Amino acid sequence: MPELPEIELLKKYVDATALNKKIVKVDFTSTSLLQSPKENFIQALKGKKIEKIERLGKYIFLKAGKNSWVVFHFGMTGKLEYYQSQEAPEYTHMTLSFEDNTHLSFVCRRKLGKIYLAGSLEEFIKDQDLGKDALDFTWNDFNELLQEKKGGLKATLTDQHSIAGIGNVYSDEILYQVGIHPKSKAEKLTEKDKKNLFEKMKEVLELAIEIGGKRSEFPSNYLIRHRKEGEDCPNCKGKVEKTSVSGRSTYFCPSCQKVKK
DNA sequence: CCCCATGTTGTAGG
DNA sequence: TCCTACAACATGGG
Repeated sequence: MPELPEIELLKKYVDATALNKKIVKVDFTSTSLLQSPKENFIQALKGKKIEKIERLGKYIFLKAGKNSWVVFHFGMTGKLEYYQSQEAPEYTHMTLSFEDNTHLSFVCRRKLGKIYLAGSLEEFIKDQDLGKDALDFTWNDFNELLQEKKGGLKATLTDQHSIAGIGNVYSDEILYQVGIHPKSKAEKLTEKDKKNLFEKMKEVLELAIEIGGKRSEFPSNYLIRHRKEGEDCPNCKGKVEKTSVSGRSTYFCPSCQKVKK
C-alpha cells in the first residue's frame, strides 16, 4: 500500500472514518513493530480523541491530545482498516477501539512497518531526517536539491531524506513520463529535463490520487499499466525492459528513455 | 525449492 | 563526507 498516493488515500480514509473519535481501548496483537514501549502507547492514546490526521511522505500521523502523536509507517504491506465487527483483520498488530464500538487496526502482513510515538511533527521529521513531501516541493527546492546531488537520479527520487513519498513504482513512472533513463545521473540533466521532471513528479502523483490509486484506472500510456518485462511500450514500438537500479527492480523503455551520464 | 514483491537500514568499500 | 552495492528484515504468492 505504500507510496505517497496510496498513503494520501489512506489518510483521507482515516479522516472519513476515525477523525474525532474517542479511543476507549488500545490492543496489541504483537509489539514487534512498536518503536516505544507498549505502555507508552496506551498512556498516550487511551481516553484521547483523534484530533487530526496528517500525512508526510509515506507516514501518517494521528494527533491524540496535546503534543502527542502516533505515527505509522507501512513498509511494503501495511494499512489501516476501520471496521465495526468484533474480529480484527488478519495480520493486525495494533487496534484502537472507539466509543461507538468501531475499531481502527494497523494491519501489516510482512512486518516491515513501524509504529512510533512523537511529541510533534517537527520533532519526528528532525529525528528521522525526513525530506520535504514530494507534493510540497517548489521548483526552486527541486532544482536546488538536484544541483547538490551527485549520484543516480532514481536514488535521489526515492531517497526519503531528500524527497519524501516517492518509491519504486512511481519513480519508474515519473522517469518514463519524462523519457529519462533510470540509470541517469542527476548532475547530467539539463534545466529543461529538471523542469519536466518536476512537473511530471507532481502530475503523476496527483493523478494517482485522483484515480484512487487503482492500477487499472491509470491512462493506458502509463508504464504502471505495462510493468512487466517484454510488454509493449505504450509510446513506441519498443518493449519494456527490467533492470536493477539502486538495488530495486526497475522497468523502463530503452528506446523512449536514454541514459544521461 | 526458486524468485518475486509498493520499504528501510546497517555495513563495507571506493 | 558522499556515493554504491548488498544483505537483512519477514512473509505470502507464482
